[in-house]
Amino acid sequence: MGQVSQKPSRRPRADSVRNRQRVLEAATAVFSAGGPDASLEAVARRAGVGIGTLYRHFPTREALFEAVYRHEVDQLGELARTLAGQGDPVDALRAWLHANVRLVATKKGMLAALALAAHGPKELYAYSFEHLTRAVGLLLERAVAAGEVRDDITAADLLRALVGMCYMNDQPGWQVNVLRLVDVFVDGLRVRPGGS
Amino acid sequence: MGQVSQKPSRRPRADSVRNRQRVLEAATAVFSAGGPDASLEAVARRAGVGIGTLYRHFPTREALFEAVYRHEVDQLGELARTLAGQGDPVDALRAWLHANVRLVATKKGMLAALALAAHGPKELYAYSFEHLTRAVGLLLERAVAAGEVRDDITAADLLRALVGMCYMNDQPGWQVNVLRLVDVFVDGLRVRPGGS
DNA sequence: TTGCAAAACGGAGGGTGCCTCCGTATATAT
DNA sequence: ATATATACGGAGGCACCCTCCGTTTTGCAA
Repeated sequence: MGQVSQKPSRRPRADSVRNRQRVLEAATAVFSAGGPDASLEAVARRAGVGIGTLYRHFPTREALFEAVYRHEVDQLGELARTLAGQGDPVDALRAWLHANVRLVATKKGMLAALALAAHGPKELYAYSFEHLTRAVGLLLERAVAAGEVRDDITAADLLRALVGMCYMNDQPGWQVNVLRLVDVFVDGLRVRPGGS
Repeated sequence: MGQVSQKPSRRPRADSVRNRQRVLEAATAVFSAGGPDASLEAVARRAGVGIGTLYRHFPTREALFEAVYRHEVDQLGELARTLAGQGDPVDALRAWLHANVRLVATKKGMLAALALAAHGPKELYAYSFEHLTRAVGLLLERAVAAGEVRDDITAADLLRALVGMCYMNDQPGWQVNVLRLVDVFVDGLRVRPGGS
């Protein structure tokens, strides 16, 4: 992960760079609108490139997805790091989960990507899933360490529960519902004096 | 919903009945193995009928799904009715949710069907979703009436949360994890003396 | 500049699945 | 036995997936 590209080989071709960018933008638009099953040929058309070009840059549908959503994922990671440094642990955890729900509202495609991540044996979603797991992990561990939250739930479990709850909601106004469900869940997470 | 078919028209043809049955069995097998995206032509092949025959009996993929899983859904409905008559309300609710997880373990296809139910604007999954919602509703309302559970979560929300949590788990041993998550959720559902 | 090889382009093509349509076959009723 | 309602099956048109390869463009060296 250190040195990347100082080999005195050739400079990457300008058209290649440009086309890659175009495809990426087109994919963002098309996936946002049509979900993860959208036609790759539609993406190519919209980008104004041949289907072959699309496939050369992104050999699989998954590769394209990952490229599109990597940015969002990074953002969530940063948010977690910020939140981990301040305020009540449980509040911070809840805040991150809420932010996640909100982000899903605008970028529904990522959801699908994550759903697939949990499903298929494809390793390609590893990046997103790992990063997000690490992100919640940060917050979760702090809350556990503070003795405010039970310790038998893993970060991955928590993330899956979150995504699952989002995934199943499509009705108008679903955000409110999901946020409520998240609150219920966080309540359930709390260690409580008299609990079983 | 009363009289169904006493019109003195013709008796249904024997081959038609037989083929319908065959397609249904084939579909059960194929969907179980290959998920909800399995090829309908594969179903037809396995059933030993033409693709046209399949489509005549089940005009859409969804119709076929519904037929396949109606039975499972009915079973869960009955279980809810049984549980509603006995024991602690919260325990009953938890028991039903657990049973659901267990059933999902054997019939993963239903999961996918329900996931689609929440997603697409297709009304065809209404049956499953409505029935199950009614089923949890039974238990949830009883628990709310007993003052043991908060009253701002709907049966549909609860069901979606449940299915979502299942949906996102595919790893070996996922059942244990999901059951734990369900427990956390039910804990969170509880009305508690000092909570916010 | 010019020339040339590496790199990228694009789309034809072979495969598969979806669903419709309609000529043919068959079961039921008279 | 015949008529006719009913069901059958698969060909056909369309869309998508992905690969392969002849053509075009580009960067670099002379």
